[in-house]
Parts: sequence; C-alpha cells; structure tokens
Amino acid sequence: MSEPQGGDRRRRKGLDNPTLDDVAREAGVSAITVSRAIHRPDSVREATREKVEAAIAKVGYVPNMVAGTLASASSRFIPVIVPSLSNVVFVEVIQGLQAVFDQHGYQMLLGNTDYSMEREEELIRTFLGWSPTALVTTGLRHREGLSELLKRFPRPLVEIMELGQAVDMNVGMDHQRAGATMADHLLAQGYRHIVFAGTRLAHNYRAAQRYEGHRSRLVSEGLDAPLMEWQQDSYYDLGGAALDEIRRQYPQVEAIHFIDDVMASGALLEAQRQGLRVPDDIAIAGFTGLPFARALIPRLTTIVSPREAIGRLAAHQIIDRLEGRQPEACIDVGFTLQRGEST
Amino acid sequence: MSEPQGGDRRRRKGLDNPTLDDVAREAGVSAITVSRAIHRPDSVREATREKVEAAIAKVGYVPNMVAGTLASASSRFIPVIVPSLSNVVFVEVIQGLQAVFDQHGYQMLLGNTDYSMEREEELIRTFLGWSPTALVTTGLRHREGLSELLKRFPRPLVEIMELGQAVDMNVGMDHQRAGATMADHLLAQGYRHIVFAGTRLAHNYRAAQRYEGHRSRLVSEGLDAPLMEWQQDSYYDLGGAALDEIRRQYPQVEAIHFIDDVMASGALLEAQRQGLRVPDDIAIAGFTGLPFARALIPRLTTIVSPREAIGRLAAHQIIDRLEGRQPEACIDVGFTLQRGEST
DNA sequence: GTGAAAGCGCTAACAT
DNA sequence: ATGTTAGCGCTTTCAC
Repeated sequence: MSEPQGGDRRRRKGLDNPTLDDVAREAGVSAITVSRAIHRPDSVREATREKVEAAIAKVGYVPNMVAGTLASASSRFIPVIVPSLSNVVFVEVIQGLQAVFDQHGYQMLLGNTDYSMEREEELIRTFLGWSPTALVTTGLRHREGLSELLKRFPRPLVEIMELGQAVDMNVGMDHQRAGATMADHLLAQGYRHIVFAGTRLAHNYRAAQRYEGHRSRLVSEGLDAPLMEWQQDSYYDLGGAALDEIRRQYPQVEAIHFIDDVMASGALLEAQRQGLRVPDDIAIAGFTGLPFARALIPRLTTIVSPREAIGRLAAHQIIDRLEGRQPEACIDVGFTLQRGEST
Repeated sequence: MSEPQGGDRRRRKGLDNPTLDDVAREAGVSAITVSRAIHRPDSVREATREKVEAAIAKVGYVPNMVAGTLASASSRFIPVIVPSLSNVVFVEVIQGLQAVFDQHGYQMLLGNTDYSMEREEELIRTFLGWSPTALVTTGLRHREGLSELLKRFPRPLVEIMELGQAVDMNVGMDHQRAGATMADHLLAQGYRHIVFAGTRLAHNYRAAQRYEGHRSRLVSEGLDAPLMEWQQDSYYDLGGAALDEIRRQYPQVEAIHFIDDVMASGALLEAQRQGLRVPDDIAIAGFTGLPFARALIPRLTTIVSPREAIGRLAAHQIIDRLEGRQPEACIDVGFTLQRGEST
C-alpha cells in the first residue's frame, strides 16, 4: 500500500514539554489561535481566550521562546558589554539598564570583557547570533573588524561611558574634562606637588583620559605631572600601599589624585592609621562618588558621575527608538565636583 | 504548466544575514559539513575546513544561535536568579558564577526578583522557555507552584546562599548559626544590652534567620533581644540614622548587631562624627566581610562569608553534573568571625 | 475571529 | 569524511 510509513517517530530530544499544538488540541482550536490568545488577547473572542487559558494551565504549557524567536527573527535580548564587574560603577550602570529593560520585557545578556577588546569582539559576535533587539557596549574604541560589524548592525546600538564619535547612539561624560576639573580644584587649593595614581591605564582608556586632562592642566601651569601606575585592579589595600610608595618616591608630594574612590579611600584610611593629617600633611582626591566616600571623616573630595542614570538613559534611548520615537543621539550626563574635607 | 509558482519569495524579515547554506554554497560543500567544520573541526578534512573557514570569512557569516538551539533543544543559557543587585553580596556571587560559566562557554541570564517570590516565579517561567542548560536561584523557599515546576526540571539546579532541604543541589551557609556566633561573641565581650538592627526582614529570610540565631542566644542567657527594623534597603546613611534612633529608644544600649557591614559602617562613622568612642561607648558589629569594613578605624567586627566562592562552587556543581561527574549535592561554605576593634 | 500552509536556520539521525 | 532528509515549535502570510 502507498500508506506513508510514518509510524511513531518519537521526539528527538529535549525536555519533551507540551507545545502549542498540545494546547490547541486540548482547547479545540488551532495553534495559531493559541498563539494569538497569548500575545494579543484582544484579537480572540473572550470565550476562546478562556478555553485556551484553561488548556494552558491543564497541560502546563511553557512557551518555547527559542522557537518564537526563530520564527519572528527577533528575540527580546539586549546584550550589554562591560569591561568589569569588580568595579561598582558598571554594576550601577547595569542596574539602571536592567530596571528599564525589565519594565519593557527585555532580557539583558551580560558580557564581561575584562578590558580586552578581543574579548569584546568575541562576545559581540556570539551575541549577534541571538538576534538581539539592540546592543549596549562600553567605550567608543573597538577592534577594527568589530567596528565594521557594528556599523552594519541594523538595530539600536548605544556606546556608553565616554563621549565622542559613536556608531549610533551615545551616553556618557567627558573624562578628560573631569580629570582637568579635579586638577583645577587641587591647584586652586594651592597644591603644587600633585601625583596622579592609577592602575592599568593602558587598558582603562577612560582613566587614561582623566590623567590626560589632569596632566595638561598641571603642565600649563609649568608644573610636573608625575604618574604612578600599578598593574593590578584598584583596591582598598592598594590605595594604602600607594600612599606609602608615592611618599617615598616623591617626598614633597602635597596631594594625590587617585584613579577612583576605592584607592583614594584606602589611602585616606591608611593616612589616618599612620597619624598623617588629611589634608594638611597629604591631600587626597578620588573619582566616582561612591556613597561611603562621603561617609568617611574627612569626607573625600571626588567627582560624582551619575552611573545609574547612564544605564537608564541608554535603555531609554533604545526603547524610544524601538517604539518609533527619535531619542537624542548623544547624551552628556555631566559630572559634579563634590568637595569634602580631604583636599 | 505544472511548474510550481514559487517565484522569489523574499526573506520574510530579520537581519537578512548570510546563513549556513550561503557558506556551504560558497565553499562548495553541504550545510551540515559547514556546521561540523565549525563545531567539531576534527571531524572534517583539513582542506575542507580551510575552504569553509574562507567561505565564512568571505560572506561574513555569524552563526544563528537561535536556530541551533531550537534544532538541538539545548541552549547554553544558565539563568541566575538573585534578589538584588544593590547588595554587593550578590554581585560577588554573580562574578564567581560568571567566571566559571564563561570558561565553559555558557551564558548567564540574570534575573532580579527584588525579594519578591512572585517575581521569582515569573522570571523562572520565562527562562524555562529558553531551554536552559541549568538553573541557579537564591534561597530555598519558593511559591508553591514554582517548587513543583522546579522539581520537574530535568537538569542541574542549584539553590544558593542558604542551607537546607533543596530541590536538587545546594551551596550556602547557615545564617542562623552565623547570627548566633556573633551574639556569642558580643556576650563573651561582656555586653548585655544588645540591639539587632535590620531592614525588611519579612523579605530577607536569611537576615531574619541571623536575627533568630542572635535572639535565641540572648534569650537563653535571660536577656532581652530587642529588634529595630527599617522598611527600606540597607544603606550607609541609614546606619548613621539607626545609631541615633537606637540610642534614643534604648538609652542603655551597649552593642548593636547590624544586618550587614554597610549599615554597621555607616553607624561606626557616624559614631566617630559624634565623638562617641567605639567600642567603649557603643560596640558595633556587622555581617558580610566587605573589604572596606576591614579598612575602617577601628576595624569592624563582622562575619565573613565566601561570596565569590559560592558562585564558583555552584557553577562547578553544574559543570560537573553536565560532564557526567557526581558533584556533592550540598556544600556548606561556612563563615568566619572576623574580629576588629569595633567590639 | 479563526485557520492552513510555509518556513525561520539549524542539527540529529541515518545514509553513503 | 560527507550528504540527505526531516524536523525543532513557533510566527508570518494569506485565505476564509
């Protein structure tokens, strides 16, 4: 007989979950009706919707997002690439992004480059395979091949943290200006022997820009702008150690401009432990505006950047674009010099 | 003519990227050969692999992970559910997880419940639609329906932070014992009027367990175990405010056992600001073991939990299981009382 | 308001 | 070592 021999080919693999068809059979409608009842409840009759809902509950249906994404060629994934999670700054940015994405039903895919551009490219290439709705990445500099790829990405793309020539949209602040602002403050306080203390500046472009801003101000005053650099991640204890090393190497040092509040706080506390008066014996400045830096005694002078706002704004740029509005392409979130008593 | 009228149905939508077939055509092989050249390079001839690689580069192929996942019924996604990202503890756990997952090519999907069990269920139900390879969630208590769902999840599942009756695997510590340990320490130091200061204990079950351990010790010494609670998230400034409120309400208070190091540090710094001597006028204890708490003067007495280790261990349990090994089902990471001078 | 058919891009299973 | 075939479970398109 010409009967097709399609016996009971069992499912190939997988979790063997109920599918849309199972629900449809149970509800006595077609699969597409179930799909509509789920996604656009208004497009089906009330009675149908109720039947479908009952059937879903009965069979324990969980929609297969993978199949849906493949069919519609659009996931609700938004990859977010950051250089580090050890740095609170990025955690706060992520919080801002996540709060907004959550609200709109998008799922963040977190990627951590550890300040490596190769890793950034690798991550983004993988993420592109997930049909992402949009993309968020840190900084404006990328490997050449990646820049090309990004230019061709036909969906919202936000480069965060820095300001400048972006591929698509951009939220951030001017780090060079921030460094210059702090240098100006220290100069205005009368300090002349000022050391900049940083970590891994070759990897951390934004910190390098802050140093550059700092340096240009000191140089234009005819001063030296010595830099002390460590090849490890910023850390409290490192701040304390840095204080010692700097004072040994530059005995005349009056003020230290640290790469961030973590190192600055470590140095401030170490200074107290050694009986040094801050700022009389040594002035200390940070960057970031971490909450506890403002709780220290003396309070740390620092530059506050609106980190969670960067996340929120980036997310809103994306949502706006997706919903057909015209968000601003480049947002400067600015920064504030927060004076404590440490300078 | 009976010629099928299948003209040039253009692509329906999407990014219009090159597909496996495009690469295959370019390389003069079949699609499956390209797939193999990508995923199991050893299974094709060297010459073939090179042709394929050239073709991939030429057409700019980016694998479609969604299609691959649908076909193989297994993504490389591992959802991770945490109650908060504002709490550093969870950020560190996530770092531990991510480091290990990254190494093995798994992608974390981050979910934030904001301490809501309803939200937890919602998140997990969505994540299940992504054919996850495994699942990590926080705590042992879930909504009833969710517990059932989790029991039926046929892949590695780790419940982190607490210890107890887990669905599958479990990594964490005994919070009740931690609270009792700190209470014992304070009693041993001779304090008798001890207040526990916490936030949102109804939501934060682990903190509530610590209070319970604390309380049971004081009560068994015939002492009161007053609790002061605030309905907002723990924060530095809240620690300072708490110090004042507690001293107003319990003028005899000798020691405060805080829910975490953030509040404890805030209180410690506020005490200094007010000229109170720590620990002579007021002793202060925390929980978590944050790095800066050890940098304060006096150093904060606290309980250190190995947070990143929790993440790493959970990830390794999953990887081990996936690779056919038999990981330990329940890992107690323990904790350490870290004595500072604040008690 | 509902349904039938086609196909998203890939991989598993079974050839050869 | 490579190819053929048949889906994975859903959404799109088009028809009624």
